[in-house]
Amino acid sequence: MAGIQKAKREEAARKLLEAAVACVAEQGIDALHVREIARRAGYSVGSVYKYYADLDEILIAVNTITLGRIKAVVGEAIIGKDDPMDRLKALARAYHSFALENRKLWEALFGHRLPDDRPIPEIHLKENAALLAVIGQSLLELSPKMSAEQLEARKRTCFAAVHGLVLINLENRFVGLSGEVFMREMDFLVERLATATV
Amino acid sequence: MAGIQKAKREEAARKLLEAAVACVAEQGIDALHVREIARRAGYSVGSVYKYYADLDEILIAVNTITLGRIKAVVGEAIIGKDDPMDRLKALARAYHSFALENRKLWEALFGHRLPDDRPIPEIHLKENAALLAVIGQSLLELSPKMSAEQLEARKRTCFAAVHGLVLINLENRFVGLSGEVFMREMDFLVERLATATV
DNA sequence: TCCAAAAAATGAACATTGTTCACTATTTGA
DNA sequence: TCAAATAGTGAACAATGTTCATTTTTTGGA
Repeated sequence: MAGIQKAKREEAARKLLEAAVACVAEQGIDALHVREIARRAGYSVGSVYKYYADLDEILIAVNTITLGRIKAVVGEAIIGKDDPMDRLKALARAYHSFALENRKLWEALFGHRLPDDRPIPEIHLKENAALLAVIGQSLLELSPKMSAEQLEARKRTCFAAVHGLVLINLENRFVGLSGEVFMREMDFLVERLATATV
Repeated sequence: MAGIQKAKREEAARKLLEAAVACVAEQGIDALHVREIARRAGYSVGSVYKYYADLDEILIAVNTITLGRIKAVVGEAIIGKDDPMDRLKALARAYHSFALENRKLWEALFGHRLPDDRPIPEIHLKENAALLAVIGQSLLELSPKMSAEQLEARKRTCFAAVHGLVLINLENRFVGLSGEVFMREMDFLVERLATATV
């Protein structure tokens, strides 16, 4: 009969995390409460703390899932695209689409403020680096002579700029402008940043 | 003897707001508590609510002050600069400097999540538009033939991209790269976005 | 099969915090 | 001088994160 405990542990951790993801996706980061997670998952308040140290840790787990989804979406977006500029534009569009379609989860990912003494989790840094690597690959094809240090900086610049556009767009600060215009601006941004100097 | 009440009202509102600004500047948005504000300003908890409807309203007032400071800093940065490209680079640098030197206040400005049903305050939209106008001015000098609609979109793009760089830089995601390299990237970004198509 | 130790699960209790409100103190204008 | 208006208070309440003593379930060996 051995194995029940292990199964219970895994099921509880999974159910609690799923409940947390649902909370955030539906109502946003500020509506993520321990009692609501416990209720949705069918456990008591105390049980939550047997699996996660605190709410921050739960949110980190939620954000890890979101990062994974972004990675998947972004990976699919560049499949079969030979031209590096096309790939970069597709990356930006996929990133923007994900943010639009998973607004609350995306906001939670970038809006979660950890205490000053708490470092950004290793896994998040790793996923972030993977995304930068995909960008770097295309950039290097476009500018083969670029130094390693330049490339490191440039891929961060490209990511940050696109991220900024998506962020401001989500906050409705592009108000009055159609989605079509926004898309053109994204393409313009990518093209300008990624084109090699002649 | 009439006038004591008015003076008291103004003093209380000012002291409470100053206390709130200090709280945020020192410890960040998550450390902004009604009891702490009241204590610092020398009032009771209840008094806070005679001047501000809730914490959100206090934070909006704090952010209004921050926006004013950004406007001032940015305004000074372009004084005496004739070349529009120089002005845009100076704008970006000033924006970045302010964020670095007023980290917690800057984070509070862009990290404050209002409830979904609460609109962004009018004054913030107005200040934001003023900042965009300054950008638009220089952009138009560089590309006089740009249409009004294009200009509207493009100034948002420029702001958003610079904002993204500053944001990612503040989150230490440019880790390993010197401040010098970052500055060069900012200049590169502005130059690429603002240069007119030949 | 039975049972004591280990693990899982519970929910009451506590501390913190935003918010309200009945009450007291001060100011006003006549 | 005084009643109404305004300013100010702090106890009380509700919501929420977190802890922990207690109960229930599972385990592995006698």
